[in-house]
Amino acid sequence: SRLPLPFDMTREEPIYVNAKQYHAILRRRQYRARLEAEDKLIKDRKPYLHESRHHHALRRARGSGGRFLSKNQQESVFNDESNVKSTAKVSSVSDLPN
Amino acid sequence: MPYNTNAIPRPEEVTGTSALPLARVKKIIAQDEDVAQCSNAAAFAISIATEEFVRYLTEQAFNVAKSEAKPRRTIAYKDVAAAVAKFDSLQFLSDTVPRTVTYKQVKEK
Amino acid sequence: MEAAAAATTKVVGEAEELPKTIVRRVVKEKLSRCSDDGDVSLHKDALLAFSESARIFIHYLSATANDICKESKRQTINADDVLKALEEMEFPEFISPLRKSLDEFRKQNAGKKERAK
DNA sequence: TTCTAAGCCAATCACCGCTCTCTTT
DNA sequence: AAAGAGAGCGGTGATTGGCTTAGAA
Repeated sequence: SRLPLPFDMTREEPIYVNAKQYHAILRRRQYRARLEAEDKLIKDRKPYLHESRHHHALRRARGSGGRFLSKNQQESVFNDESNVKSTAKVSSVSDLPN
Repeated sequence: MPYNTNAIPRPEEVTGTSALPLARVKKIIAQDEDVAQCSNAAAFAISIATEEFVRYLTEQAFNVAKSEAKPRRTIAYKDVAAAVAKFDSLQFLSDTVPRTVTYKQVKEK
Repeated sequence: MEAAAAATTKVVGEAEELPKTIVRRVVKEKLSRCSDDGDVSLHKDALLAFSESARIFIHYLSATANDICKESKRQTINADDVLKALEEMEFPEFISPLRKSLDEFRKQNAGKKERAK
């Protein structure tokens, strides 16, 4: 009943977007949402979006609780652990290709 | 503090946190392959809006049960279905909460 | 007979639903505010309907917000996209309270970031 | 009660928003 | 001339997983 919705730009005439067109778009979106609900649009989801960020996360230093560690915290742990074990935990050079 | 204003029926508090688990909501959003990314604020907004929506749907279902010939104090499936059928803005749920449910559908859950 | 089959992990994805306890809490809280005396009870099937409806609403809202986002040629859904989506979906009454929650959300987040300096 | 999964942490890097150049009208 | 497309760039917050335990079942 309102709203300009620039969608079908193939029209060169004055774009009076009417309620019909407006609701058609809404119906389209509802249809898509419904399909997702029925798990028909949901393909196999990747566990992560970007390979580089996944790799970054695996390489990052973590505390004993599994949380990410900041740079300064890493150094503290290094100093603390240095006489207990030489290359025990929080190393950044340890694994992974690519 | 003379009176207990902290009675169990909590009024409307604006806590800046969601009752729904944010991680789960984000997972559901991410189910849509067309969604590339979603800001934390947007995910939170969707979470709060959903919370609000459940309250709205609850109120409409309650009104159905109340305005019955013999008002019921138990909200049933048919009350939700009736509420969905009543409002245009709830049409997107017409397949999810249909008024008529087959015996088979009820049985297999 | 274990390593070779690792090529394709076809876990079909279990229909991701919301915790029933949480949905029940939100519904019953609202019901006790609607009713002037005693508590209103909730049938099991009704709870299921509320839970599923909430899940569909998340899909509907995020799909609409995503369309609005894509129309602006962006990749990341932001809070404004969600607010505009609610307007288009004809739930304008959610917008104002949502703005308040968002303000509080951002306030708390700003506080967290400074504390982590 | 058992035991699942939400939230926590912060470094990288894809994205946003802006300016500037170059093309089209 | 204005309007639009698009490349370039600095600044930035979304992405990300292991462990704990809140709290769902």
